[in-house]
Order: sequence, then structure tokens, then C-alpha cells
Amino acid sequence: MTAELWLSQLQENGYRLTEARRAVVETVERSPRALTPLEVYDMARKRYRALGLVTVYRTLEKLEEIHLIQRVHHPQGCQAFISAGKGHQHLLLCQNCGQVAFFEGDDLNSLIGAIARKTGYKINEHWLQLFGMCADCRVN
Amino acid sequence: MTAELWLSQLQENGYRLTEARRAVVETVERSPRALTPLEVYDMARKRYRALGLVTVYRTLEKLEEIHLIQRVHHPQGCQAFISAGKGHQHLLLCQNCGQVAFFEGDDLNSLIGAIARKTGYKINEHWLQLFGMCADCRVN
DNA sequence: TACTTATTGAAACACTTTTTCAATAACAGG
DNA sequence: CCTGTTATTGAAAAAGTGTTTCAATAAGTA
Repeated sequence: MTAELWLSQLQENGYRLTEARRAVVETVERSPRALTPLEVYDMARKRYRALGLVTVYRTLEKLEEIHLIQRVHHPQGCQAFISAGKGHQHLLLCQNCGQVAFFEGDDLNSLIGAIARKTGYKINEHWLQLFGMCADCRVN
Repeated sequence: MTAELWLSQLQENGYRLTEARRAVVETVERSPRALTPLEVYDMARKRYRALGLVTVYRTLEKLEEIHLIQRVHHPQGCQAFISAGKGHQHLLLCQNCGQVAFFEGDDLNSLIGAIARKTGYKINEHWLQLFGMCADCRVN
């Protein structure tokens, strides 16, 4: 998934292509860790100085809307975004460097079925997120 | 787990017993759904009119610190708190009324082991949260 | 090239959370 | 029960974060 692809996805959804959006997209798409709007602003301004923080918020909103990015929840805050994985994926976060890895693997169906029976709930969605130390950080 | 027990837990941790804290504790401990600081403030002020919002924030902070409450993450926001379950538990949230149910059941070990091997991460923690419709809301 | 209209950044605003501070009240020790 | 120490309080001010408004600009179309 490249930045150019994101930009054409924006265009396909009826949005215009601007320098501001290009700067935001290139920043977020390349980041291995989740970024807050303020971090995106600081980083993207190196690509396009005139960028405004408001535009960062508005662009992130659109990228989330077309599922190119997703919000990352974290004990220290829930404002950060990472490029979204393809299909249904879960997150694995490095507690040291913040790197985000994706994984699939939904052996949860039997667990979810059991909980549904026990509680009487109809279960529609699930969140699974793992925290740990990535291979690089373990070495250093 | 009763409100009186929470209050003595606060005391055991070196905190004083005050009317303000009592009002907050009684409000949060009895709620079947997660409450934001503002909601706690509104509700607890019915028990103790002079209560200040600042004290709500400070009391919630202490209750979280001694693990009597926990933050609930939700697509629409992550500021709400619910009384914490005993031991390691996961949350099941009703998308209609907000009711929170707890469940145990960690058949996740094999999944987590597989992810650890595949990614090289050392996994320390996991979050699992389910969303659905509770038995009551399904009927009505 | 000209036109329509989405997009922009700045400023103002709204909302939530934190800090500061003097007054008060919890509770320990006498 | 009284007294002194000090944690705790609420109000006000401040800080942070996200949103709205608006006139100027620039993207895409004809």
C-alpha cells in the first residue's frame, strides 16, 4: 500500500488532491507507529510548511472514513492513528518503541460462542489487542 | 464488593475518608455501566451537593490507582470508568444500553503463543473486549 | 481559459482536564 | 475531648485538544 494509492483512493471517493493532503498521507502511510494529530502536523509540515493543524484533523477524518487508517487505543491515550491493515486484523503494540504489527487469527469463535451462551448477549464485534516488546527492542 | 469496602480500601492506602469521596464511590460502585467524570459529577452531586468536578477527577484517579475501577475503551470515547472485575477479566459491552458484563476465559494462550513465535514479540498483556446486545435489550 | 465549488489556514470557540491556592476538615496524639 | 498537622476541598485560572466559522484560494471540469 503506497501513498500514491491512498491519494487515488481519496480521489475515487470524490475528494480533491491537494498538497496538504499529500503531506499528511505521506507522513501517516510511512509511519511504523501510531501518530497523534499533533505529531502528524509536526512531521507533515516538514513536507509542506503552510499546512494547518485543522487540515490534519480533517484529513485524518477522511482517511478513517474510507478505512485507510484506524484509531489505536492505548493505556496512555486513544488519539493516535495507524495505517489500517487489510481485512479483519488485530494489533500488536511494542511497549518500548511503539511499533505496530498486525496479525490475523480468529480462533475466538468458540470463546465468543461460549460467552454468548453464558451471558445471553448477541455478540457483534470484538477487539483484541496485544502489548509486548518487539524483536528489535528485545535485543537492545 | 460494596461501597464501604471501597472506602476502607482507600483508607488502607493512606487516603482520608471524606463526604466527597463517599459520594463518588457510592455512585461509581453501583453503576451497571461505565460513567464519564462529568456523569459521575452530576450523579454524585445528588448525594453531596457541594462536590466539585475537580474532586471527581482526583477521586477517580485514586480509585484507578488502587484498581477498584478501570477505564473503558469505546469507539465513541475512552473517558468512562466502570468498577473493576476481580482478577483478570474482560469486558462485554451492550451497544444499546451500555451495560457492562465481565467474563473470564482465557483460551487465548495458544493464539498468543503462535503470534509471539510468528512476530518475534514477547507478549506481556492483552486486551479483549466484546460488543453486542444484552439479553434485556434483545427482548425490547 | 474560465467557472464552480471543495479545500484551505487563521481565528474564535467549545469542551475536557490540570494546576494553583487559600480555606477547611480528617484524624493522630495528647 | 481538644489541638495541631496536613491531606483534601472547591473555585478560579490555565492548559490542552478538538471543532466551527469564514473569507481567500486552488482543484478539477467544461
